Amino acid sequence: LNPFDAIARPAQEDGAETAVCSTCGARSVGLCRALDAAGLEDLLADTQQVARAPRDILFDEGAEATHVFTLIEGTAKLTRLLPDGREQVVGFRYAGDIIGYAPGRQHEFAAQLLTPARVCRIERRRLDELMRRHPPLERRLLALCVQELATTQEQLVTVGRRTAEARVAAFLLSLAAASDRRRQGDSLEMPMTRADIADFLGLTIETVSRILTGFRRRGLVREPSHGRIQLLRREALVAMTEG
Amino acid sequence: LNPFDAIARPAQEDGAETAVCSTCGARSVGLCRALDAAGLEDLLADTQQVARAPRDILFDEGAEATHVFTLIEGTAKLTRLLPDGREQVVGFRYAGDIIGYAPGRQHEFAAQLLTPARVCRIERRRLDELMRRHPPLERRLLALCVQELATTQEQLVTVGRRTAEARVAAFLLSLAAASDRRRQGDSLEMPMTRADIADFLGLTIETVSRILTGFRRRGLVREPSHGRIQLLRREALVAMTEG
DNA sequence: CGTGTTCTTGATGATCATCAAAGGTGGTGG
DNA sequence: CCACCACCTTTGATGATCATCAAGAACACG
Repeated sequence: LNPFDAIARPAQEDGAETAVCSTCGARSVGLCRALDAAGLEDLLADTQQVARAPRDILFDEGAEATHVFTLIEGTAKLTRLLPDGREQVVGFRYAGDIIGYAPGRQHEFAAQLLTPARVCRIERRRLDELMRRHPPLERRLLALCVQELATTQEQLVTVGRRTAEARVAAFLLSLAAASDRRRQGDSLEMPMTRADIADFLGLTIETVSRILTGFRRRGLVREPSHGRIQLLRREALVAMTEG
Repeated sequence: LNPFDAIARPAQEDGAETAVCSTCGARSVGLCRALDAAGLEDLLADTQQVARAPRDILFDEGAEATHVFTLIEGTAKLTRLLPDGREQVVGFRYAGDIIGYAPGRQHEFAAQLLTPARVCRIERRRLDELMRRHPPLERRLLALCVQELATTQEQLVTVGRRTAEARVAAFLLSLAAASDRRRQGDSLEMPMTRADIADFLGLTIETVSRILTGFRRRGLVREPSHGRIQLLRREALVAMTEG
């Protein structure tokens, strides 16, 4: 047993059977993925599934971190507020991602839905208890956290060292990577507004808009409908992120 | 027992005695902190302490992630390379920090020492085994990871939305916060070069230099010697990060 | 069908990068 | 011990990128 595999494929470890979570369904995601049948039962007892609307706020920055969420369906943005009122989007979350496992008592960022969504909610204290009973769960959370850290560092590179154009290109590619499962036909979901993208990339909405129309004119992308985008020449976008 | 406390003060949990690690000494840091006497013994058996020189590289970006390091003494920088050769510093690490627990088989960033240092090294596969035997260790690593994620997101805000001056101010304050223990007299260690700082903040060395001399002229800081800095008017720096 | 929000496009200007060169500092070896 | 050398830092002049200000167009919603 290679420990790296344990991190990469938590569902396989400790001889756990592949159980199906009644909430997530067959495409078992988020936390459930780490658990065997007994563990799942435990988890489900403490879990509530909730339907939420776009713009709903899961929690505010600074709020008590009482719950942890799994996003079953939909997209959310994580934001931090600046004293002057502007906001920085620190990340987007998609179906299967965990949201709100905070380091302290309070949430370090706010979480807001961008689309209609289904979320699974569990009390933080119960999750911590659960982790004691089911070590694979803890390992799963650690793996997710380490992965997220790498993604955030990547984002730091994008925001810190790249031109506006390269940033937008990198964003589109990350969108494509994250939604490789959720892609329908040849276009992919892009539920965030220009403002969201700008706040994510450290740009203004005008700059984002100009660059996207530039991409359109040059035939790099197409926006078949609101909230959808199609990458027509991925290599060109990749080349742009590389300088 | 409040689960939040378990995260915040891992040394206390599971009734573990406060044991002293023979390597770290009394100011038990990094991983050792999570363990009881038996666990420490286990850990020490797998651990080598090494002395390293400035500019030594702990590992390169993309290298096999075979070892995890605890920085006992000294400072290191974590960097990612861009295709064009420039680098982004994704973080600095100080005494007590863990370095190199990667999500996959390979390191996502490089780690290079800025000062003479002592590091504790453990094989990744042994650490993973150890975590199975000692759940508090895993909990400790998770706590550190979540904390680090929050710090990186904060850095994202700094780089994405602040002016050059505000970025440098924020950097100095973070330096002060991180080294509150290691402060000697009234000045604190700043072992990184202007280039390191610039690469961390998404600026150029010229801009960093200009801003620091500006701070000096205005009496906000003093640089009593190479590699040391003193913050004379912290409130002013705080105000700058907020304006 | 209006109304508010989001998106686009243009004109202008500030911030910060780039290019260039000189002063410091530490380290090395003669 | 001094001199030389590499590297880091500072300072100045110029210019590009992107923010800001402004206004109109497209769109979604009730």
